[in-house]
Amino acid sequence: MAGIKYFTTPIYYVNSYPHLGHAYTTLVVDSLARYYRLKGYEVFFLTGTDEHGDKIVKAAQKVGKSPQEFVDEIATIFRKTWDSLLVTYDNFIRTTEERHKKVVQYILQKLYEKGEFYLDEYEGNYCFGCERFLTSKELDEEGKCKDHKTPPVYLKEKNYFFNLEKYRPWLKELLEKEDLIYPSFYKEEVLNLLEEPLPPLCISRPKARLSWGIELPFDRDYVTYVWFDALINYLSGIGFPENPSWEKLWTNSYHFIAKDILKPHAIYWPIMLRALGLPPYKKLFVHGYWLMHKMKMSKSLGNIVDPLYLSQKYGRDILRYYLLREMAFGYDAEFSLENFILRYNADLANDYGNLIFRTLNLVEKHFKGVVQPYGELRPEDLELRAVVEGALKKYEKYFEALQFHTALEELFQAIRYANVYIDRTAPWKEIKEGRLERAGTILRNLLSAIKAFAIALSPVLPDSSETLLRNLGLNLKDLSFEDTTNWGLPKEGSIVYKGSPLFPRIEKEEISEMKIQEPIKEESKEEKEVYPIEEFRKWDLRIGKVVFAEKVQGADKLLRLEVLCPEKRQIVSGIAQYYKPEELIGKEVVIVVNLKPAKIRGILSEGMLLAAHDDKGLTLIVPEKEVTAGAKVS
RNA sequence: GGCGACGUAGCUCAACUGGUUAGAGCAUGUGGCUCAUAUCCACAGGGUUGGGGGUUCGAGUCCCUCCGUCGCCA
Repeated sequence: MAGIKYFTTPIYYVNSYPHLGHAYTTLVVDSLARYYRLKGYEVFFLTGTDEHGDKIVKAAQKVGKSPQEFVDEIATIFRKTWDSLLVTYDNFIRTTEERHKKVVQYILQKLYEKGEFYLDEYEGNYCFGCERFLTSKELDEEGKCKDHKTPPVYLKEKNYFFNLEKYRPWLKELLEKEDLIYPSFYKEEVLNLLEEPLPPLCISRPKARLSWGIELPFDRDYVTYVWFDALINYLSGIGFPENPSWEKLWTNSYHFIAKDILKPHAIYWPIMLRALGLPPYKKLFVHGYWLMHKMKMSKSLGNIVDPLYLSQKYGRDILRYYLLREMAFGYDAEFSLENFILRYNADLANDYGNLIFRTLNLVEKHFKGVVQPYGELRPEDLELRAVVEGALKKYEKYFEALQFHTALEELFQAIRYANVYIDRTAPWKEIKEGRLERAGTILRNLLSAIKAFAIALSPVLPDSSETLLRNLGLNLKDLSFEDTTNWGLPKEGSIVYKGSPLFPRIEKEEISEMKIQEPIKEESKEEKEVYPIEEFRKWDLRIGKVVFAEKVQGADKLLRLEVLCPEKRQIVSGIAQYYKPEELIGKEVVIVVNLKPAKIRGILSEGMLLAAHDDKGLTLIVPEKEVTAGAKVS
């Protein structure tokens, strides 16, 4: 056994569907997991979903589902997305599972007994979007939450707090002396935060306000804060504390996150572990964002940047390759569909795919697919091997340093060199001139180089590598990274198949179609949001009979109406330019009755008339036949 | 306002602790090959490394300053 690697993605919050950012983290981890398995490591790969909190309850309500129904549904979507992207997670943990809740409660109880928590009354501005109290600095000029643009609610309540400040000196020292966080500029960011005292972390929420969470074992009136719950998945997912194997995994733990959740992972989590008496994780790897300048994320474009859409349209490996090749781990990167296609065509279709196809084609056509024996090896043959082996060394070095884009580039240099080799040795020419042994040697050498590429790239291109190796008469399952440099494979006398092109080119017409689509869609960026019918049902619309109407003094647009629906209401409406008061009396109109009453020109308006307007003017919406005043409109 | 990152060819990025004429890939142009997915190979053009100043025998790399983009904190 070469060693143990325990890799985690964050558990994804199920208030939204999987997007490119989720896919990137997950695919990076999957590629690493596959890579280390190939190298003979014992790998444990954990992913999952974070399912508690107020936002989930709200999102579920919005679509008229119970929280449990809702989270079941989205968790399934996440799992299916990863399955279809060939993600080889070893365990999928959900925070609503019993096995997770038990561990959270165990940890809460333990920390409580150690006296880490204290009860305190707190009052302040609570933002439901953030699910926490905000400081005055976190509010904008209008007193709204800067993130959510909504006014906070003033709350006063008792809660349990965790004194983080106590651990600040320890954490600072730890981060300074150990390279826990990579890339290091994120470490600097955290150290910067640790210059200031840490406010206590509120770890509870009163059930009276929020019940969708894990109950505190020492106080049944509370549930725990989602972050406190969520971070623990990294332990509950490996069977802590009951399954003894948790410890060997934990001491080899590598967390992967996007930069937005740096703080909980770099501050709360190590402190929680310390308080528990556990060592910190081994490393925290932080990556940047995928930006979409040319196509902002919008619902209409959602399908294009939807990881599933991309993989289904172009192949399961393509997205993996693109994401790893294009982003320098740690930094932000630009995603564009055009670039995606260019990258695919240049690297996978033209260089790699074509190399494979032209080689296999020659073997199939002239040697009936039979792998030939090596004849005498010439300097150029050995040169190819040297180039491939050199590239593999660099590939390993960069891959293990998470520099995937450089690693892939290094390997592709060897792939390009193989194209140079086939051109220079021109096996088709040797065949024509009857030197079959020489041609056989060249092709065998090439087949072996291709096998090396297929194995080395299998963590990134699992699907096509498997197919390719099968066509070479091999099986990925029986191979390890060391076989990349076994020039005896594929074996003499075995049969290879060219099959159909592994990476068919995406034609130019298709690319220009996309280019046309992008700007058009961009212009319609004011995408109308869609809502479920429950949202509409919130509005109480009624038929109202106008019994009185008069102009509002001093306002040339306003009329004051009295309407029966069936009780009498006063409504101020801006329709004076289109209707005379006397025209309106006796008319039946549509009224929104549960609108918050407002004073207009000092007159109370208890509702609103519905009207249609275009550039010609305005017309009231009226029932086609006479109906009872107060009849519901739906 | 404080801390930090970034700014290198049209695009995406390299260049270890400062060391010879700043490199790749894509895109562009020209030529070649024909086994191949109109693919591949060769060659070429293209950069006062954001501006300015400084240290040094020598700076993309270090220092100062200004400009621009972004992040975290306030």
